[in-house]
Amino acid sequence: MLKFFYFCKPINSNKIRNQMDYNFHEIEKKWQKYWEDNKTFKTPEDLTNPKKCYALDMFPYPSGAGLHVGHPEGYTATDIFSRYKRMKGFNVLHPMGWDAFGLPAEQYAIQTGTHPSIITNKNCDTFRRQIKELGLSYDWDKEINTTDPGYFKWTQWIFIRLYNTWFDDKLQKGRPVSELQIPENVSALGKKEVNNYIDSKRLAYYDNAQVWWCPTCRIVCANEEVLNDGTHEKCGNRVEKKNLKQWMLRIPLYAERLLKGIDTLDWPEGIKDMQRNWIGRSTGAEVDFKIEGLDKDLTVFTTRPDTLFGATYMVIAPEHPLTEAITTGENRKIVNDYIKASSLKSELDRTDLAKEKTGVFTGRYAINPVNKKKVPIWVADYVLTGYGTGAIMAVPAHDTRDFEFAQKFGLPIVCIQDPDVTDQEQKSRILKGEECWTEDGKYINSSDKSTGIDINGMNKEAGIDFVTRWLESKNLGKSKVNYKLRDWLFSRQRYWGEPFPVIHWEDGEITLLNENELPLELPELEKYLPGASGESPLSNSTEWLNVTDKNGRKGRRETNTMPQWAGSCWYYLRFIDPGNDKLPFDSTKEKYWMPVDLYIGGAEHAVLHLLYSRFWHKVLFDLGIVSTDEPYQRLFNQGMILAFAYETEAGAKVSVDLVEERDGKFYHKETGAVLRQIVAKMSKSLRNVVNPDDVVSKYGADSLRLYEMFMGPLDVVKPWDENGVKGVYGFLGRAFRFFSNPENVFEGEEDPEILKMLHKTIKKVGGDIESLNFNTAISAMMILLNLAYKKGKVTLKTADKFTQILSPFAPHISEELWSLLGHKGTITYEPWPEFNEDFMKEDVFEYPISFNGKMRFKIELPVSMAKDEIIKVVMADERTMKWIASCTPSNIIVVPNRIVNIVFKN
RNA sequence: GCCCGGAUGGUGGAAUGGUAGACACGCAGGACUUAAAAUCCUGUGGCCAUUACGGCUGUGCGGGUUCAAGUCCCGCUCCGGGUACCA
Repeated sequence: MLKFFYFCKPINSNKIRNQMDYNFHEIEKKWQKYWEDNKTFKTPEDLTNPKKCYALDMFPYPSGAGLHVGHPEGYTATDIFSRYKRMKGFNVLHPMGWDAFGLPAEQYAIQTGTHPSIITNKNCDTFRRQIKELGLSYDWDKEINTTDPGYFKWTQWIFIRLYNTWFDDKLQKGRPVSELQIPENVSALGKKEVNNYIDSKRLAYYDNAQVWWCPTCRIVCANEEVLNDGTHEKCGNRVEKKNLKQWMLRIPLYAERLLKGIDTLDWPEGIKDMQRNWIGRSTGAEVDFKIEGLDKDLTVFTTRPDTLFGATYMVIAPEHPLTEAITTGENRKIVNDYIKASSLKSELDRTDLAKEKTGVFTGRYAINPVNKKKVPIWVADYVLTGYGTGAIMAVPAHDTRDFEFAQKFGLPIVCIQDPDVTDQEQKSRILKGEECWTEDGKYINSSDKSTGIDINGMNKEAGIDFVTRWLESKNLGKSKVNYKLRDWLFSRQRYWGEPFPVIHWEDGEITLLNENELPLELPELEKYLPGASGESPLSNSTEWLNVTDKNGRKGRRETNTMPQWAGSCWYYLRFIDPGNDKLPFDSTKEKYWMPVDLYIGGAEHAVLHLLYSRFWHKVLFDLGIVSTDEPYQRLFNQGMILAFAYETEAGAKVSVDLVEERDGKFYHKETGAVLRQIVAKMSKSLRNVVNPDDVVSKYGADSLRLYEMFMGPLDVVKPWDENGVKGVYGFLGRAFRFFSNPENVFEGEEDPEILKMLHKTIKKVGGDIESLNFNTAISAMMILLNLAYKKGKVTLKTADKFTQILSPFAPHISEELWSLLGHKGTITYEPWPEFNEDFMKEDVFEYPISFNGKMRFKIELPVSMAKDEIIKVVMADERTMKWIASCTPSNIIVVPNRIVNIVFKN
């Protein structure tokens, strides 16, 4: 600690100015106050400037732990971008807010009995203070908080719109339910059936659903919130299946739109792929199989209708609606036992199911439509109820899962494709049905006289097309597209979330509140603990809960609340006009600012938040509420920041501050034990958390910002290393000492070498900011500063420009230098310096001369020198003689201003 | 299993197919200092030489294309992320 004592010197020490140290404490405090007092970063009101930039961070959940060093990474990136755009003359919208509903605050409320809003607000205050100390150029007048009734009023308002919207499949567009045509056969059945029909079309619906239930959190989870080991992503505990009435959103109706929209976005390809995979579009056909002895068809979905001739059995999911009808008398017991066992199993451990396939025969047969052959129908839980039709035709020769199942139960495996494979042994195994083949090949055994179909000799693509059209023409099936994406479970049994503006009446009717009744606020409670059986704590609040309409009809409010995703689904829109109490936002402002030009956050939101948010946005777009089809034009994911952690040989974790390094080895300061260094996520248990507050007090916010950007490319995972902070801190100190010293800055003609480097640097830094390559931008500025040190002095103009290009990265020190260089006010709106290619031109180029591709020496030559002239000079050089000795060059490659390569044979 | 990333000095990382290792850390040496810290300067991939402005080698592994490959192609290994009976 003593080491840094000198930082505490007052800024007005009696040292003369050219010996002034870089006192970041004073400088940062001074300029943060200046910005706040002058509202420097206020969003421009003038919407006539055609250049606008909406730079957005994924707003944080304000946890009790405060900011960690991962937060400022993305925030600094968007901040540099925003500051740069301001200097380029853009109107910039750069806001920050709080995604403040969430379980931890509620958990705390349960333990302490205090209202969650109290701890939430306290946490927001901490986050705000910490963020302000980083010098981020947010317009704090735009701050929002999802738990503010003035905010969630509009979340409820959007929910009402989701409820009142249906999806017109023909137009591929959401429309108000008032425009929904009721089919005559439905309207004939009366009002109740009409309402049921409308409800079946709404984007939001209330229904009994088999849902994942986390007994620890006492909350249901969306499919996406359950990890593949069957645990809840929030708490890590095992979830169970439960049947509960819940609110659901019909996001799959927008699957095609969500999929197509991806192509128009400037997002990382990896994230786009993840969204595509999540939506999971697959094309194929639905095929109807007659069931022997039953007047019903068994419809299956398949992506390979071409393999119908290889279908040797059928499988239905245990929960399939026809299971009971299909099962014959003598098989009833064994099938029922199986269904029971598999339902129990799924509750215990789904993942174990993946290891060994199980199933039982129903006793009944279906008829294969292409050849009229009888195929047995089995029940097996490797077929899922929720996907396709919940039934499949099994083609073991050409599907690995079916192959496994058929092998286990001795079902026939008929190869119908001569595989495109060169290995003759493998080919023979496949043809004999001893190995599964899922790639392309020419059909065999694929014709039938009774039905007249014949695809023998065709390949996969032609076969799929042919069979699908044949099925359609015979009315036996149709082409079909399926999506993995499921309805979104949209309610949680919790207190600390947006209340649904919904009343359930005693007669079964559901009504939504009128807009003038919004916001529906949360009641004060004494107990925040939810019921063990799945009811929300809100059901304890009788006064709030029970309502009566003007006719005396009794009703209960919805006691579930919305999931945390709700608030973040549209917050970027509220930032545009956060104070509006008449509308969620003004549409003129929305048209101006949308879409978001740059959106930065963690890749952990690649699927959930970004998909949900895009879904809501598309609905709002269809309803004419927003002007763009997509919300986030350009997305970027910052990589996680890891940290070194230390453990003893036994594996015990040792706090970072108890470790000392000697000769590249690590020792425990107290025990002297040798320690292992590992790189891992920052976590309390590893005792390797780096607190940004500590970094700020030790090196300053500018150093923290600069280091986070200098560590490496923004999108990669990288380990925190305090020595790296020292490095950029040194750079800022050097810059400060150099430019604040009047002896180094003069008025007059600039040295040509500096001028050239300055203009190169301006170009490089500007380009790197646009492409978010901040690490190389910083190194370019370091090179320029090193050159300035070498030359000893620069012109005032150069000093100004250096300060300007540094300012988006390290704003405090830049403001201070700007005023020390004699300027008034803030540097924020100074125009970004122009670069002049003329100054960057080189007269000479140092040609690397290589022989057979190996660089041997260099010759400095004029850039304008012609190729044959260059060859002459190079061939005349005595070093060339040495390298080619007595050989004759067979070729001489000259790439102007790049390289000379002399090719010869030994 | 499938889909995406990645692998470069002691470390973080640079390199439109054209001088591999920019910049920074660390380390070594020097200057300043009574001394240390801070600061400034110099050197620094490895190996062999040290008489040289010297040679050899080098971007996970094995092939290939090219005058020229860290970069492009084919085949692997390892690491990270996502996803998983999705028919």
